[in-house]
Amino acid sequence: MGSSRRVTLADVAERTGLSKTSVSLILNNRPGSRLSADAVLRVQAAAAELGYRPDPAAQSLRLGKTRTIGFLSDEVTVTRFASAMIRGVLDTAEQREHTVLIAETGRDPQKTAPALDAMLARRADGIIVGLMGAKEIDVPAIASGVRVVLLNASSPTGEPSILPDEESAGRAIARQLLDAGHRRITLIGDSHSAATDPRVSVTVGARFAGLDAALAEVGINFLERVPVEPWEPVGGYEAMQKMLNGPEVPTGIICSNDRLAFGAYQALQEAGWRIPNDMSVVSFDDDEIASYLRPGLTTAQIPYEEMGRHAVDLLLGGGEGRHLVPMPIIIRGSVGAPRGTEGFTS
Amino acid sequence: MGSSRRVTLADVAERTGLSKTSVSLILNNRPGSRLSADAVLRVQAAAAELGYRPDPAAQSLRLGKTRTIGFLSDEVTVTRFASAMIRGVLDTAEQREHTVLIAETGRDPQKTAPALDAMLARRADGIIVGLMGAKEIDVPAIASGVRVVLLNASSPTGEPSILPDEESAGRAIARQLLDAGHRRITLIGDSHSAATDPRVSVTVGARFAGLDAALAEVGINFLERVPVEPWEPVGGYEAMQKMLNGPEVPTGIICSNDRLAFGAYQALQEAGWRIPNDMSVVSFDDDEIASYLRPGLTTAQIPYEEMGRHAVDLLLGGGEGRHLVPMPIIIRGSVGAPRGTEGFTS
DNA sequence: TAGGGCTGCTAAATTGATTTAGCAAGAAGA
DNA sequence: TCTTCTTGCTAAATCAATTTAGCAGCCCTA
Repeated sequence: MGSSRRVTLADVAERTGLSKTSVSLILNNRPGSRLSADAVLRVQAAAAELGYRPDPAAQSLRLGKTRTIGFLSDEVTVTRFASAMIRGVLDTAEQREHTVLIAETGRDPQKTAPALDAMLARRADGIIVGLMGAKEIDVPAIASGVRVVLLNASSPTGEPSILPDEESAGRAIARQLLDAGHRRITLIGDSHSAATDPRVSVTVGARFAGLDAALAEVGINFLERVPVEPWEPVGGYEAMQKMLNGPEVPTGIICSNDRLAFGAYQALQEAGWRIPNDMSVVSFDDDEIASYLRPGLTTAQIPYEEMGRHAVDLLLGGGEGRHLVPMPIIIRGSVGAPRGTEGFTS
Repeated sequence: MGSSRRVTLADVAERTGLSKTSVSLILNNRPGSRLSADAVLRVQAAAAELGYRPDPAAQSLRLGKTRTIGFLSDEVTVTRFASAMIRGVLDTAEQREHTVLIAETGRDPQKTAPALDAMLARRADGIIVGLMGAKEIDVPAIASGVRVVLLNASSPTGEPSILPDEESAGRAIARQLLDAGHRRITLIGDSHSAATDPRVSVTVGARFAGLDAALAEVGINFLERVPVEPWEPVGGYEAMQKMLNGPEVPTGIICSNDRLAFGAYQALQEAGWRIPNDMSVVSFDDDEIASYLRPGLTTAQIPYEEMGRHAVDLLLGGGEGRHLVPMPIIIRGSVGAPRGTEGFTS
């Protein structure tokens, strides 16, 4: 008993009276190697009995493949946000019998190169670069020789990438309000830089474009577009508060993310407004808090887990270009008919 | 140009005109190997110039060490909760030049054994088993031969473990209210099973014991202990609502976690109570939402990142027994003087 | 001037799996 | 009867590192 030495191919060979070659051939069932049915059975039995598992180090050395993929992120691991991205990556990698090395650069882009370097030193077969917020980034040139896939990111050098389909989501979210009869709609969380500079965001532009397109289809524009920076609860709170005291009070608002919506809820509740009776709210992200709010927040989910899965498939399976992953609309209780039109039907 | 072959020890040897042996000796600067100063310099220069990096697969094979640690968790990766735990693990592992393999079992304890097995198959040098909520678990016997450290968990078999110091935190949190003058205090989120059954929680008992001890020091007991199951916002909301309409309304409440406190906030705000003027609230966890609430929630932080760091140090550095990590008290704006005693000083 | 010790370096074994090249024995064909 | 296939199997090379054992040369000494 106790922990004896690892079981090696040689042990299985000895136990069966065959050579290492034969055992290897059988366990990997190479076509063309004509071993007797009897030998096959004996080897399989012995391997199972001894609990033989090939040493991955030895395999890597011989085959030049590590069956390892590197996942490099800015701060995905840390945030409540996108740990789902990791889950997707991990899960799919496991299905494809790969191991995932995880490293983080934090907010500092300077750390990207050394982190990539470390993964290269570990001989990763491929690398996924994932970001918390979809941005355009530069992939350091050291990464030549390995395949790189961008997750929630894009690059001027055109590496294959996975992004959420924000334009469709924008349309769908706007339609939540429009279909309920709203025509006086305000956007909380406008951002010129995010909408136009891919270095700030590659997706927000599409998100806004989708919203605008849906409004245009029914011939309206936003009542107002309130810029907020950054998209945190306190900003949503202040924007909402000001709006309620302003001249143009909408019947529905679209928040650029759930944290802004969270702040807007606080301001509405303090002012005694009821959601969705007095005001409808929709949003983007499907952050954890969206389900805690009362009433629950209707929002367009960023499908982090799905995106993570796709990234692994793209990395290992091959393929180029941008891949858009659909964003599900999570319908909760924050949308109602506009005030004063209780009997409205679309 | 392009990706030429990997640089190996043999390349460095050839470039310097020395043998692989000498190069290896120099790069690992073995004591006792008396290579000339000139040779040392040449080798170092050549290695740097060629960008030589030892192949980890070859090293693992030869040395029998993979410099890899496995991190197996129930659902840490996924939750907003404890991804900080991973960050701590990752960061410390990197400092110690180790790679981390991450795997998840989900809620299903049946998956633990196969997941451990997969890590063993990859020849991890050691394994950390981390849980989202601190519980007692069984470590499958397969894990013999590798060192296992429990993170936010303990086991009947006495593996070394890292846990938060909940008793001290319980005392400190209670004192937040006591020192502000509160004597009518209610607990939201009592749980008999969590307090007494280590399979449900190993820490909640200590947390409650700390609270009780602090109250006892000033000669009081809880006004009421409201059981809630599970500890989610809706439970806190309902408990608070009922309490406000009940006979025994406290001046301060202690919630067993931040999500309960979140629900309690919602009920208080709906009822028109002001925090901290009309009611003080303290809690445990320091979930992300604790900082979003208005006013910010005073809470005892579970130091996930610190715990992750300690786990790696414990795994790699050796040591036995339970290690308690202090829980910082995060003071925000949810505690004030009890209603009607504005001038009170302790 | 042979023996001992030191200095500077290296050949070869080792780690575990895969793979190439090919051996021996029997069957089939000429 | 000899050649040519097939069948069933294996020896040895290979991957890139580390490490053991030890080889020359030179100096010093008795």
